[in-house]
Amino acid sequence: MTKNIDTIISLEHFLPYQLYVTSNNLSGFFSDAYKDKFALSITQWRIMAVLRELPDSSADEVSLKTHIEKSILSRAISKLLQRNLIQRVFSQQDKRRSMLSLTCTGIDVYNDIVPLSVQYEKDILNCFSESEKSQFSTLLNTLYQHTEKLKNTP
Amino acid sequence: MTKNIDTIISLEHFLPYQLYVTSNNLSGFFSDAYKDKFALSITQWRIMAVLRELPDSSADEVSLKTHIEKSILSRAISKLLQRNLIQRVFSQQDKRRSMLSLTCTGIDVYNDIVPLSVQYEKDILNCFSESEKSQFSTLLNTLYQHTEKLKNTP
DNA sequence: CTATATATGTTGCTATAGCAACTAATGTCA
DNA sequence: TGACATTAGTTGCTATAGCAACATATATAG
Repeated sequence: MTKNIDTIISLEHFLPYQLYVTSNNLSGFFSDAYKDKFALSITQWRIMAVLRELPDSSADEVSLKTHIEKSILSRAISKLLQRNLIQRVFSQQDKRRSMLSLTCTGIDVYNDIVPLSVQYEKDILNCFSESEKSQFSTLLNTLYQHTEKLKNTP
Repeated sequence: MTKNIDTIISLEHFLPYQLYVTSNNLSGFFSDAYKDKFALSITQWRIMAVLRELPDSSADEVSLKTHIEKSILSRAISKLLQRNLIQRVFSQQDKRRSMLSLTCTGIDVYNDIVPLSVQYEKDILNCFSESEKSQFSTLLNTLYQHTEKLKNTP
Protein backbone atom coordinates (compact mmCIF):
# COMPACT_ATOMS: atom_id res chain seq x y z
CA MET A 1 0.00 0.00 0.00
CA THR A 2 1.52 3.27 -1.12
CA LYS A 3 0.78 6.62 0.36
CA ASN A 4 0.18 9.41 -2.11
CA ILE A 5 2.29 12.39 -1.12
CA ASP A 6 1.10 15.54 -2.86
CA THR A 7 3.76 17.44 -4.73
CA ILE A 8 4.25 21.12 -4.14
CA ILE A 9 5.86 23.16 -6.88
CA SER A 10 8.08 26.09 -6.12
CA LEU A 11 7.06 28.79 -8.55
CA GLU A 12 10.40 30.54 -8.23
CA HIS A 13 12.24 27.45 -9.36
CA PHE A 14 9.91 26.67 -12.21
CA LEU A 15 11.85 27.42 -15.35
CA PRO A 16 9.00 28.69 -17.54
CA TYR A 17 8.16 31.13 -14.80
CA GLN A 18 11.75 32.34 -14.47
CA LEU A 19 11.88 32.83 -18.19
CA TYR A 20 8.63 34.74 -18.16
CA VAL A 21 9.63 37.11 -15.40
CA THR A 22 13.07 37.75 -16.85
CA SER A 23 11.65 38.36 -20.29
CA ASN A 24 9.06 40.71 -18.79
CA ASN A 25 11.73 42.66 -16.99
CA LEU A 26 13.67 43.09 -20.20
CA SER A 27 10.59 44.10 -22.16
CA GLY A 28 9.87 46.65 -19.47
CA PHE A 29 13.23 48.33 -19.91
CA PHE A 30 12.94 48.54 -23.66
CA SER A 31 9.30 49.50 -23.55
CA ASP A 32 10.08 52.45 -21.29
CA ALA A 33 12.98 53.58 -23.44
CA TYR A 34 11.09 53.41 -26.72
CA LYS A 35 7.94 54.91 -25.32
CA ASP A 36 9.55 57.84 -23.58
CA LYS A 37 11.83 58.98 -26.36
CA PHE A 38 10.03 57.86 -29.50
CA ALA A 39 6.45 57.02 -28.54
CA LEU A 40 6.90 53.56 -30.00
CA SER A 41 5.71 50.27 -28.57
CA ILE A 42 8.04 47.29 -28.68
CA THR A 43 5.75 45.76 -31.28
CA GLN A 44 6.05 48.83 -33.48
CA TRP A 45 9.81 48.87 -33.02
CA ARG A 46 10.08 45.22 -34.02
CA ILE A 47 8.18 45.85 -37.19
CA MET A 48 10.51 48.71 -38.04
CA ALA A 49 13.55 46.56 -37.27
CA VAL A 50 12.39 43.87 -39.68
CA LEU A 51 11.59 46.36 -42.39
CA ARG A 52 15.08 47.82 -42.08
CA GLU A 53 16.55 44.37 -42.58
CA LEU A 54 14.09 43.27 -45.23
CA PRO A 55 12.49 46.20 -47.03
CA ASP A 56 9.41 45.54 -49.17
CA SER A 57 8.25 42.71 -46.96
CA SER A 58 4.54 41.96 -46.88
CA ALA A 59 2.60 42.06 -43.62
CA ASP A 60 2.57 38.28 -43.59
CA GLU A 61 6.32 38.12 -43.94
CA VAL A 62 6.72 40.61 -41.11
CA SER A 63 4.36 38.52 -39.04
CA LEU A 64 6.51 35.44 -39.60
CA LYS A 65 9.72 37.25 -38.73
CA THR A 66 8.41 39.01 -35.63
CA HIS A 67 5.96 36.39 -34.36
CA ILE A 68 3.37 39.15 -34.14
CA GLU A 69 -0.15 37.95 -34.79
CA LYS A 70 -1.63 39.41 -37.95
CA SER A 71 -4.44 41.42 -36.38
CA ILE A 72 -2.05 43.10 -33.98
CA LEU A 73 0.32 43.65 -36.84
CA SER A 74 -2.39 45.21 -38.97
CA ARG A 75 -3.23 47.77 -36.29
CA ALA A 76 0.41 48.50 -35.52
CA ILE A 77 1.07 49.05 -39.21
CA SER A 78 -1.84 51.51 -39.38
CA LYS A 79 -0.25 53.57 -36.65
CA LEU A 80 3.18 53.51 -38.23
CA LEU A 81 1.63 54.59 -41.54
CA GLN A 82 -0.22 57.44 -39.81
CA ARG A 83 3.04 58.62 -38.29
CA ASN A 84 4.70 58.33 -41.66
CA LEU A 85 7.42 56.05 -40.31
CA ILE A 86 6.68 53.36 -42.86
CA GLN A 87 5.12 53.32 -46.30
CA ARG A 88 3.00 50.77 -48.10
CA VAL A 89 2.59 49.95 -51.76
CA PHE A 90 0.23 47.27 -52.96
CA SER A 91 1.63 44.90 -55.55
CA GLN A 92 0.34 45.17 -59.10
CA GLN A 93 0.60 41.44 -59.74
CA ASP A 94 -1.24 40.51 -56.56
CA LYS A 95 -3.47 43.27 -55.27
CA ARG A 96 -3.76 41.65 -51.85
CA ARG A 97 -0.06 41.75 -51.23
CA SER A 98 1.44 44.86 -49.66
CA MET A 99 5.06 45.92 -49.76
CA LEU A 100 6.14 47.70 -46.62
CA SER A 101 9.29 49.70 -46.02
CA LEU A 102 10.64 52.43 -43.80
CA THR A 103 10.32 56.04 -44.91
CA CYS A 104 13.26 58.44 -44.56
CA THR A 105 11.81 59.55 -41.25
CA GLY A 106 11.49 55.92 -40.27
CA ILE A 107 15.14 55.29 -41.07
CA ASP A 108 16.14 58.35 -39.05
CA VAL A 109 14.22 57.07 -36.05
CA TYR A 110 15.68 53.62 -36.59
CA ASN A 111 19.19 55.04 -36.57
CA ASP A 112 18.44 56.89 -33.35
CA ILE A 113 17.12 53.81 -31.63
CA VAL A 114 19.70 51.24 -32.67
CA PRO A 115 22.62 52.50 -30.54
CA LEU A 116 20.25 52.75 -27.62
CA SER A 117 19.08 49.15 -28.08
CA VAL A 118 22.61 47.90 -28.47
CA GLN A 119 23.69 49.68 -25.31
CA TYR A 120 20.73 48.28 -23.41
CA GLU A 121 21.54 44.79 -24.56
CA LYS A 122 25.12 45.29 -23.37
CA ASP A 123 23.98 46.57 -19.98
CA ILE A 124 21.69 43.62 -19.62
CA LEU A 125 24.28 41.05 -20.61
CA ASN A 126 27.12 42.49 -18.56
CA CYS A 127 26.21 40.07 -15.80
CA PHE A 128 27.76 37.40 -18.02
CA SER A 129 31.33 36.71 -18.99
CA GLU A 130 31.98 36.39 -22.71
CA SER A 131 31.80 32.62 -22.57
CA GLU A 132 28.66 32.65 -20.45
CA LYS A 133 27.11 35.03 -22.91
CA SER A 134 27.69 32.72 -25.82
CA GLN A 135 26.65 29.69 -23.78
CA PHE A 136 23.40 31.33 -22.81
CA SER A 137 22.73 32.44 -26.35
CA THR A 138 23.34 28.94 -27.68
CA LEU A 139 21.17 27.30 -25.06
CA LEU A 140 18.40 29.82 -25.52
CA ASN A 141 18.50 29.21 -29.22
CA THR A 142 18.23 25.46 -28.69
CA LEU A 143 15.25 25.98 -26.44
CA TYR A 144 13.67 28.39 -28.88
CA GLN A 145 14.00 25.94 -31.77
CA HIS A 146 12.52 23.23 -29.59
CA THR A 147 9.49 25.31 -28.62
CA GLU A 148 8.89 26.15 -32.25
CA LYS A 149 8.91 22.47 -33.05
CA LEU A 150 6.52 21.72 -30.18
CA LYS A 151 4.15 24.39 -31.41
CA ASN A 152 3.96 22.89 -34.87
CA THR A 153 3.57 19.29 -33.73
CA PRO A 154 0.84 19.12 -31.12
CA MET B 1 37.02 62.43 -42.06
CA THR B 2 35.05 59.40 -40.98
CA LYS B 3 32.11 57.97 -42.79
CA ASN B 4 29.16 57.02 -40.63
CA ILE B 5 28.02 53.51 -41.52
CA ASP B 6 24.54 52.88 -40.20
CA THR B 7 24.16 49.76 -38.12
CA ILE B 8 21.45 47.26 -38.92
CA ILE B 9 20.24 45.01 -36.13
CA SER B 10 19.12 41.48 -36.78
CA LEU B 11 15.99 41.03 -34.73
CA GLU B 12 16.38 37.27 -34.71
CA HIS B 13 19.80 37.53 -33.11
CA PHE B 14 18.80 40.11 -30.55
CA LEU B 15 18.78 38.32 -27.24
CA PRO B 16 15.90 40.16 -25.57
CA TYR B 17 13.80 39.28 -28.58
CA GLN B 18 14.78 35.60 -28.50
CA LEU B 19 13.93 35.51 -24.85
CA TYR B 20 10.58 37.15 -25.46
CA VAL B 21 9.55 34.78 -28.23
CA THR B 22 10.68 31.69 -26.37
CA SER B 23 8.91 32.79 -23.22
CA ASN B 24 5.78 33.53 -25.23
CA ASN B 25 5.86 30.09 -26.79
CA LEU B 26 6.10 28.50 -23.38
CA SER B 27 3.34 30.64 -21.95
CA GLY B 28 1.21 29.62 -24.89
CA PHE B 29 1.57 25.92 -24.10
CA PHE B 30 0.70 26.34 -20.46
CA SER B 31 -2.04 28.82 -21.15
CA ASP B 32 -3.75 26.37 -23.49
CA ALA B 33 -3.43 23.50 -21.05
CA TYR B 34 -4.76 25.41 -18.06
CA LYS B 35 -7.51 27.09 -19.99
CA ASP B 36 -8.84 23.99 -21.70
CA LYS B 37 -8.95 21.70 -18.74
CA PHE B 38 -9.42 24.04 -15.80
CA ALA B 39 -10.52 27.41 -17.19
CA LEU B 40 -7.60 29.06 -15.42
CA SER B 41 -5.33 31.75 -16.75
CA ILE B 42 -1.61 31.48 -16.10
CA THR B 43 -1.94 34.41 -13.73
CA GLN B 44 -4.62 32.63 -11.75
CA TRP B 45 -2.56 29.47 -11.68
CA ARG B 46 0.49 31.32 -10.39
CA ILE B 47 -1.52 32.78 -7.57
CA MET B 48 -2.73 29.34 -6.62
CA ALA B 49 0.79 27.94 -6.80
CA VAL B 50 2.07 30.57 -4.40
CA LEU B 51 -0.81 30.05 -1.99
CA ARG B 52 -0.09 26.33 -1.93
CA GLU B 53 3.51 27.05 -0.99
CA LEU B 54 2.72 29.89 1.38
CA PRO B 55 -0.82 29.73 2.73
CA ASP B 56 -2.23 32.79 4.46
CA SER B 57 -0.21 35.18 2.31
CA SER B 58 -1.58 38.67 1.81
CA ALA B 59 -2.26 39.99 -1.67
CA ASP B 60 0.87 42.10 -1.42
CA GLU B 61 2.99 39.08 -0.58
CA VAL B 62 1.52 37.17 -3.50
CA SER B 63 2.26 40.14 -5.71
CA LEU B 64 5.89 40.11 -4.63
CA LYS B 65 6.24 36.38 -5.19
CA THR B 66 4.50 36.26 -8.55
CA HIS B 67 5.51 39.64 -9.96
CA ILE B 68 1.86 40.25 -10.74
CA GLU B 69 0.86 43.89 -10.48
CA LYS B 70 -1.57 44.53 -7.66
CA SER B 71 -4.55 45.64 -9.74
CA ILE B 72 -4.32 42.56 -11.91
CA LEU B 73 -3.90 40.49 -8.81
CA SER B 74 -6.94 42.04 -7.20
CA ARG B 75 -9.15 41.12 -10.13
CA ALA B 76 -7.68 37.65 -10.47
CA ILE B 77 -8.29 37.06 -6.78
CA SER B 78 -11.93 38.12 -7.18
CA LYS B 79 -12.42 35.47 -9.83
CA LEU B 80 -10.72 32.77 -7.80
CA LEU B 81 -12.91 33.70 -4.82
CA GLN B 82 -16.02 33.53 -6.99
CA ARG B 83 -15.03 30.07 -8.13
CA ASN B 84 -14.37 29.09 -4.56
CA LEU B 85 -10.82 27.98 -5.35
CA ILE B 86 -9.34 30.29 -2.73
CA GLN B 87 -10.63 31.85 0.47
CA ARG B 88 -9.91 35.14 2.13
CA VAL B 89 -9.95 36.20 5.75
CA PHE B 90 -9.18 39.73 6.81
CA SER B 91 -6.83 40.05 9.74
CA GLN B 92 -8.26 41.23 13.04
CA GLN B 93 -5.09 43.08 14.00
CA ASP B 94 -4.81 44.91 10.69
CA LYS B 95 -8.11 45.18 8.88
CA ARG B 96 -6.41 46.07 5.60
CA ARG B 97 -4.46 42.85 5.48
CA SER B 98 -6.03 39.80 3.90
CA MET B 99 -4.99 36.23 4.42
CA LEU B 100 -5.45 34.13 1.33
CA SER B 101 -5.33 30.38 1.01
CA LEU B 102 -6.57 27.58 -1.19
CA THR B 103 -9.88 25.94 -0.42
CA CYS B 104 -10.23 22.16 -0.53
CA THR B 105 -11.49 22.48 -4.08
CA GLY B 106 -8.50 24.69 -4.81
CA ILE B 107 -6.12 22.07 -3.48
CA ASP B 108 -7.84 19.40 -5.57
CA VAL B 109 -7.40 21.48 -8.69
CA TYR B 110 -3.82 22.21 -7.70
CA ASN B 111 -3.10 18.52 -7.34
CA ASP B 112 -4.59 17.88 -10.76
CA ILE B 113 -2.52 20.55 -12.41
CA VAL B 114 0.87 19.90 -10.84
CA PRO B 115 1.70 16.64 -12.63
CA LEU B 116 0.61 18.25 -15.86
CA SER B 117 2.90 21.23 -15.29
CA VAL B 118 5.79 19.03 -14.33
CA GLN B 119 5.34 16.91 -17.43
CA TYR B 120 5.16 20.02 -19.63
CA GLU B 121 8.35 21.35 -18.10
CA LYS B 122 10.04 18.03 -18.82
CA ASP B 123 8.85 18.00 -22.41
CA ILE B 124 10.10 21.50 -22.86
CA LEU B 125 13.49 20.86 -21.33
CA ASN B 126 14.11 17.55 -23.04
CA CYS B 127 16.02 19.44 -25.72
CA PHE B 128 18.76 19.81 -23.12
CA SER B 129 21.13 17.30 -21.60
CA GLU B 130 21.21 17.23 -17.82
CA SER B 131 24.27 19.43 -17.70
CA GLU B 132 22.84 21.87 -20.23
CA LYS B 133 19.69 22.01 -18.20
CA SER B 134 21.52 23.04 -15.07
CA GLN B 135 23.75 25.43 -17.02
CA PHE B 136 20.76 27.13 -18.53
CA SER B 137 18.99 27.34 -15.24
CA THR B 138 22.02 28.88 -13.58
CA LEU B 139 22.59 31.39 -16.34
CA LEU B 140 18.92 32.33 -16.47
CA ASN B 141 18.97 32.87 -12.76
CA THR B 142 22.00 35.13 -13.03
CA LEU B 143 20.28 37.14 -15.71
CA TYR B 144 17.08 37.29 -13.70
CA GLN B 145 18.88 38.59 -10.61
CA HIS B 146 20.63 41.15 -12.77
CA THR B 147 17.41 42.44 -14.31
CA GLU B 148 15.87 42.74 -10.87
CA LYS B 149 18.83 44.85 -9.79
CA LEU B 150 18.55 47.01 -12.91
CA LYS B 151 14.86 47.58 -12.21
CA ASN B 152 15.52 48.81 -8.71
CA THR B 153 18.43 51.06 -9.60
CA PRO B 154 17.47 53.26 -12.51
C1' DC C 1 -4.05 63.96 20.02
C1' DT C 2 -4.03 65.62 15.50
C1' DA C 3 -1.93 66.02 10.99
C1' DT C 4 0.58 63.74 7.77
C1' DA C 5 2.66 59.80 5.72
C1' DT C 6 2.50 55.09 4.53
C1' DA C 7 0.40 50.55 3.58
C1' DT C 8 -3.27 47.50 1.55
C1' DG C 9 -6.52 46.74 -1.76
C1' DT C 10 -10.03 48.26 -5.29
C1' DT C 11 -11.64 50.59 -9.31
C1' DG C 12 -11.33 53.39 -13.69
C1' DC C 13 -9.19 53.93 -17.85
C1' DT C 14 -6.35 52.90 -21.90
C1' DA C 15 -3.61 50.00 -24.70
C1' DT C 16 -2.53 45.62 -26.31
C1' DA C 17 -2.86 40.54 -27.16
C1' DG C 18 -5.20 37.16 -29.43
C1' DC C 19 -9.10 34.61 -31.39
C1' DA C 20 -12.64 34.45 -34.84
C1' DA C 21 -15.31 36.25 -38.45
C1' DC C 22 -15.12 38.84 -42.40
C1' DT C 23 -13.78 41.00 -47.19
C1' DA C 24 -11.41 40.79 -51.24
C1' DA C 25 -8.14 38.69 -54.43
C1' DT C 26 -6.10 34.72 -56.32
C1' DG C 27 -5.48 29.62 -57.22
C1' DT C 28 -7.18 25.10 -58.27
C1' DC C 29 -9.64 21.42 -60.06
C1' DA C 30 -13.30 19.15 -62.40
C1' DT D 1 -15.40 28.27 -66.90
C1' DG D 2 -17.38 28.00 -62.57
C1' DA D 3 -17.53 26.31 -57.84
C1' DC D 4 -14.60 25.91 -54.09
C1' DA D 5 -10.38 26.53 -51.44
C1' DT D 6 -6.65 29.40 -50.10
C1' DT D 7 -4.25 33.66 -49.11
C1' DA D 8 -3.67 38.63 -47.45
C1' DG D 9 -5.22 41.76 -44.70
C1' DT D 10 -8.98 44.13 -41.71
C1' DT D 11 -12.33 44.49 -38.13
C1' DG D 12 -15.06 43.02 -34.01
C1' DC D 13 -14.96 41.23 -29.63
C1' DT D 14 -13.10 39.79 -25.15
C1' DA D 15 -9.60 39.36 -21.78
C1' DT D 16 -5.61 41.00 -19.70
C1' DA D 17 -1.69 44.18 -18.53
C1' DG D 18 -0.48 48.15 -16.34
C1' DC D 19 -0.77 52.93 -14.79
C1' DA D 20 -3.08 56.24 -11.90
C1' DA D 21 -6.47 57.64 -8.74
C1' DC D 22 -9.00 56.30 -5.02
C1' DA D 23 -10.78 54.52 -0.30
C1' DT D 24 -9.70 52.82 3.93
C1' DA D 25 -6.68 51.45 7.71
C1' DT D 26 -2.59 52.02 10.30
C1' DA D 27 1.83 54.22 11.70
C1' DT D 28 4.46 58.22 12.95
C1' DA D 29 5.88 62.88 14.11
C1' DG D 30 5.28 67.04 16.44
